[in-house]
Amino acid sequence: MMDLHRLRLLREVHGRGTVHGAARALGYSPSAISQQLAVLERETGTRLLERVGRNVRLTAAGDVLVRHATTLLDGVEAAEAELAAVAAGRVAGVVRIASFQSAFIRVVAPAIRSLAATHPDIRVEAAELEVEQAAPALRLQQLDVMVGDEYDGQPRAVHADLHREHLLREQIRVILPEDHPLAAAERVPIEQLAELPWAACQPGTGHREMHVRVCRELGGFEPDIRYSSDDFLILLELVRTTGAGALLPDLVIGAGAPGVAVRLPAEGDVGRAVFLLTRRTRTPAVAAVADALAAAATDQTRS
Amino acid sequence: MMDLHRLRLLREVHGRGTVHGAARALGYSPSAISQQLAVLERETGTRLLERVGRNVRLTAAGDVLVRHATTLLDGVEAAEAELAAVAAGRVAGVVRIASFQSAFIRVVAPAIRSLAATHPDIRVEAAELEVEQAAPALRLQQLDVMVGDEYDGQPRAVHADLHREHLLREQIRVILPEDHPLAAAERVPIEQLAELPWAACQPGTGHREMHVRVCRELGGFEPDIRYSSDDFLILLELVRTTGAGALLPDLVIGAGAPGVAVRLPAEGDVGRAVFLLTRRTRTPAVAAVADALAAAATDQTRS
DNA sequence: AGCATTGTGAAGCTAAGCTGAACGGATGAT
DNA sequence: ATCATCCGTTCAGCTTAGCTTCACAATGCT
Repeated sequence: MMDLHRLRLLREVHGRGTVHGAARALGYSPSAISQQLAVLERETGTRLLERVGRNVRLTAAGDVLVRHATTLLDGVEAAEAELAAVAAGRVAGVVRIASFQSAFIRVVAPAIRSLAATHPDIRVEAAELEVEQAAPALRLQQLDVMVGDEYDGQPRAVHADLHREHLLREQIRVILPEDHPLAAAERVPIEQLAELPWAACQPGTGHREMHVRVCRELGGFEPDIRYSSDDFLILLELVRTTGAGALLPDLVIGAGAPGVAVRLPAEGDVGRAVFLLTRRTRTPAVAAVADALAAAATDQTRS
Repeated sequence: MMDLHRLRLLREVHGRGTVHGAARALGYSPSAISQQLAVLERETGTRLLERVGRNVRLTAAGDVLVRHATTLLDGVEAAEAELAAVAAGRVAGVVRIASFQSAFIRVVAPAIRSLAATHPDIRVEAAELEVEQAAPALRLQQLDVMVGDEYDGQPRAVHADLHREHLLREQIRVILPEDHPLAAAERVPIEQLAELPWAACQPGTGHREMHVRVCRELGGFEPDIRYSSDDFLILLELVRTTGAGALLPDLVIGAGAPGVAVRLPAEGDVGRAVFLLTRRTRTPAVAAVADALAAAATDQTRS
């Protein structure tokens, strides 16, 4: 197995351009460097350096090795940093979160904010990603936490090897233009919205299926879905400007949506569950992030 | 700096559960393991093991270190593998590509296929990603190659530190329902399509801007964009089923699109350039991937 | 209680890895 | 052209990291 120390020497020689420079920088004699690199070449069975004039230059193979060396040495540094933090009684590490849009804004972002205060040594990386793509990424360690959604009556695939935790449940609301006749009502009977054009997500998404199902079951009509986008904020904007209606979960609305009427359906109880997925063995950092997400979720349901 | 060898011992002790087991597995005496781990604890100033009964167990800090150790040791293995391949005269390494949808299907996928034959030691990872997000990812080494698009008259941001290479230029075509009166014509005058409903990408995208501009400049009308999706294949489907029109680049059509008419606009010359971005210093593997992409692109323009 | 087994420490030995001096090759000034 | 100089490499010699062997305390099984 290659020795990191030798790789460090190689990288230094690459960086300084000369063996003498590397020796001076690292506090060794040039001879030591030269000998160690000779050993490295013997071990790998590859020429890593070639003399050019009275200096040395890396070969293609040496270049490859230096590139790996830097990532490895960076990794060691990260390990030392995290270890030091953990030893000092703090929780540290890198945690990668994936989430769908509305939870990203209402749950993940607040959680990141609070984590910055409570766990400054946790580095959170977050990205928007679909639930279906998340399970393999979790298993491959490319991802640590997934925040997913599940509409009532449309259960997601079960992953026995992953840990699932309920975050919150939210109601689906009817979003109407402010000037719609039913906008004044406390609760809106779905069956009276048969003539309304709708904005919903693309076909094949959970939201689209939910939308169609609600209109059929509670309204007894086939919805005229005229505008489609997977971006909930665009859907909201479409209601405001085009006069279409939409069925959106609480999280999308957040504190309130100006220019539209947000109402509960008169009958039925349609909702969406938001949950998180992690691997079964959680590092302390992942556990802390999961806790922060749970706290942010309950905060969200209170307000 | 921590020594990888000691980390390997720690990982082995973690895996086997006992010092004796690790010693047997690695061909050392138990005493050697014990001493090395004692050194590791002294170096890091942290207790990594604690005795439980007559065995040892990792502390929380030890756990952290083992997790890093495995990634580091895997990294060393990857380095050795790539070095061996390079030393044998082959080009190797991991190359991450990002691309927008149509180039993904028509250019990236064929390139991956040909690379599998010509450079079996290059591991290609590919993802769909927007051009705007790609430049920072390239700089952070999270990405190696970006395939982007640029509509005529809408130049992308210039990145002086990144290398840009032209791949191909394609024409924008008018896509009409088969039963449209103008579907029979060789070339379609845009100004006669003022009454047609359109399908185009979401507002704010390059395609949407191109669409509006073409309708204004060549047609003299404001398009009635009734359907919007950023997925070109959905746009194509919308033309087939809803009777709307669309303006789509060649790559989307590919070999041909059944059920719709593909025509050139009668006047004007509207196109889209497809290019790739890499960092200025290319590894041999990245260069090989870039070449394969260029070859796939010219293949695509021929057919 | 007796015994096997585990982890740890002390003594001693081998070899890895350092220094310093000597050497061959390339460069640039005279 | 010649010589001083600088570079990388090699060799001899020394220090010490790291291994083994042996001894010992602690634990759990019978």
